[in-house]
Amino acid sequence: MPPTRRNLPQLLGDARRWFDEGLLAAMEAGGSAPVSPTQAQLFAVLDDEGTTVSELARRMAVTRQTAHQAVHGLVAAGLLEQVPDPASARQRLIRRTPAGRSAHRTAHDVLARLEERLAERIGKDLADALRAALEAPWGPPAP
Amino acid sequence: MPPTRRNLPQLLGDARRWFDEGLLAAMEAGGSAPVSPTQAQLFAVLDDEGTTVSELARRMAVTRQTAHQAVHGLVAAGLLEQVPDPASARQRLIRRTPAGRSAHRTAHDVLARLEERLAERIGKDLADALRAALEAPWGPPAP
DNA sequence: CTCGAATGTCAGGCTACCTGACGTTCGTCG
DNA sequence: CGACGAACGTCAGGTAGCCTGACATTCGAG
Repeated sequence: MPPTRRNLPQLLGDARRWFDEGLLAAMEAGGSAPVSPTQAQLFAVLDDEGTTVSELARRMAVTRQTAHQAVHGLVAAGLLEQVPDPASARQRLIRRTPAGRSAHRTAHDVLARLEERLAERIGKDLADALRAALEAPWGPPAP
Repeated sequence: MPPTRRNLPQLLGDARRWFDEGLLAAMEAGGSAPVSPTQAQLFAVLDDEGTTVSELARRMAVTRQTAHQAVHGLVAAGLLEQVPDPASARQRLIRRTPAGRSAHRTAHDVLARLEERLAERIGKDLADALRAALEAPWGPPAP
């Protein structure tokens, strides 16, 4: 009798943590600067020409403050830089430094490898289904 | 051209948050004490006869401290109580109060409804696949 | 030229984890 | 029986990720 099916939110959290740890460990093992999934995501939504914090926030679907914070960490790590936007004094463009580009690629690769390992473990079909399910729009939780 | 596929950890986090918010909102709307998914999970692994903090930690696969913390919140909310274990003075049993039982049921139902709504939205097959994928053992992230 | 809107930022808060460090209580073993 | 290690509960403090609130600066449109 399986009386206590683990609840979905918990399972999701566990899965997230699995990726988190894997990414951090692999980056660290590879000598790269530690980058969190959130930061990797930030990299991923970054334009090559540079993007403002507000725009990043929109693309990541978080608040400006949250994006700002993520950017801050990467800037401190020397992976991003903020340059004044020539077009407007009230905004600054966020850009990758050379080290940032390298870290970005590494993080991206590691994430891809983790996803692969997942596919090996649970089967490609299931892994694909997982992604598909997660990519579906969630909508408001309480209609 | 979809240049920037969102990374899995991010998607997992979003999904988790969707449930989080749904649960909290529904509980609050229903007048119940606010219960987080973690706390709901705690309820779920709780024996009717009472369980020690350490045992809860094992079942939830977190540290004693984390479990302690979750218990603490629920105790403060009046949903759990700690009673001295007659069998041993160094441990205390954690038990649901009447209010705790009620909150537990409510939380459980809400979670089930959310999962249903998810199934409606993305299709039952996908929802089942999601659960299956998440329930598979994850193993160490960095082998 | 004034005002509302957008931008970036600081401050503070919350949840869910974690490690470290105690003091207490037992079980066991010499 | 008495000492010792192991388990338990707890306090303290730390991290990541997200949030709201508040503010000063800068634009753009009226």
